[in-house]
Amino acid sequence: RSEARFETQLLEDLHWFGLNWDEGPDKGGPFAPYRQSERHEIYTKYATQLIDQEHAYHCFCSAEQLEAERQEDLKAGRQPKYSGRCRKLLRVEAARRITAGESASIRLKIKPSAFTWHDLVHGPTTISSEVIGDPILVRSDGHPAYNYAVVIDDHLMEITHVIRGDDHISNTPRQLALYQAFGWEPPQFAHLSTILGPDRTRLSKRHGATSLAEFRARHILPAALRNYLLLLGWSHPDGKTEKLSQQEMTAMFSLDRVNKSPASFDMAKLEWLNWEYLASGGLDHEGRLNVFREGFIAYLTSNHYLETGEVEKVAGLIDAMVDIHLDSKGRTRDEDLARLVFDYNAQAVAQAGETRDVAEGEIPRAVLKAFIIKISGEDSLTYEKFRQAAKSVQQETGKKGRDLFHPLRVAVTGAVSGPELEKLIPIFEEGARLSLARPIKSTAQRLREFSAAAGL
RNA sequence: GGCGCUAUCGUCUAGGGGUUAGGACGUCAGAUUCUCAAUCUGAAAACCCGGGUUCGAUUCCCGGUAGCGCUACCA
Repeated sequence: RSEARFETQLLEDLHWFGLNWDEGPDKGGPFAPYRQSERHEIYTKYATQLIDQEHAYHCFCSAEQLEAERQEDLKAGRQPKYSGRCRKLLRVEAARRITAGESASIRLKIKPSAFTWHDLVHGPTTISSEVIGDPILVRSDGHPAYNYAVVIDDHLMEITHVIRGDDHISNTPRQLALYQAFGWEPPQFAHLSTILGPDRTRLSKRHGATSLAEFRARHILPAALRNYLLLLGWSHPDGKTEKLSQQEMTAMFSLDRVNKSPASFDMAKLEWLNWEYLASGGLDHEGRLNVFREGFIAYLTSNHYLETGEVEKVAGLIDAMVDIHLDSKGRTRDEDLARLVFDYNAQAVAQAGETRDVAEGEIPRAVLKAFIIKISGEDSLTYEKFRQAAKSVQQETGKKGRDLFHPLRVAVTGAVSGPELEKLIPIFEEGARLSLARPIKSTAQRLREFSAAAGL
């Protein structure tokens, strides 16, 4: 790639993903240089050789001319391909025009024949030369074309297997033709099916996560992503195993179990796998917290729940909240968690449709009244004490289970559902003890406010 | 338009001339829980269509259809 920062990013993403290489632009190696831009002379040298051997020739056709011919072919219902006009040019004539300052591209002569190779996933594959025009090897600006550069590089770097997307199937004959022209042994080819989006069109930016950096930002673990991608087109010989360790993957994988049909990307399954890895992928509790902590802190500060300076102070609280997120396998979202802890509005709770009946219903009111008396003196509540108070309210009122806890949940959290109160109450209590720019209300405080709002 | 690739539950897939067509995600139901999740148990859910070959095709062959790709002085 042209810009250094793109290269750095690319390399870094690949490393994050867990892909390692023995040689490359960042490590050097026996076949350096590894950047296309630094291999110019090599490409030029081989192109000259090809011209000398009359396998290639200079082409002076203009882009407009080419485009016009293409349109003509299209209109006539023919496969559009280069006519081969400049093939007939005498070499001396071509040389004269170049010295005269005309720019020319270099094209390979395609001989009429069929190109056949044994594709490692598709099996025997044949493409007739009739559908391919003489491909450009070197563009008129001197840059090598993809189909040319890869052949030179792959051969010189002693590549044995070319494993790539099946959108390259139609490039393969052009490359094979080049190997033939050079008299080089071609590598083995394996063409993998395309990954499609959920709508079965080719995966692209608008489908969301398509770059490694994006998966990383979404907290996808590299190991989970590797495993998921492996499953897109390959299956374990037993037909059942889906979770594989790195060692199993490398040991079990073989190209002959790769299937040919295009697969559509299923984020839900990736997420499931990711949680499997999060739960049992060798990460300890601290490691799991680490995956989400940073993102959660960023959410809290950017939405002004916390000031940047306060983060240190509330570290324990944050971990407790991230823990809830973890416990529910991510179903408790950042925004819900933040709202639950930081935004409590008794007035709204007493009036909102879903929660109003708690403020108005006879049974909930009785339960809450009794409960508030029990804990009103408690400055620092523990879940234990909360539980005890609930128990004695149960004895007094005879209400239990849902009748007892639903009003408490609503009055305390302001929501009809959410994480266990056992997890939430310690957060409220600890939060209330800290003095924050945006204070967290204690359980007792919440109940007092609710009591006032509901006129208990 | 031409050429090519592909076709099993909604999705990823296993399988293969005779099977109750297997697994996983998701979905739904039940259990559990103060609730929602999580968890556990269970259920529904598929061989693209037409012809041929065959005693028998979802499986093999041909055709169609659909999806995707290529059709560049992009990679």
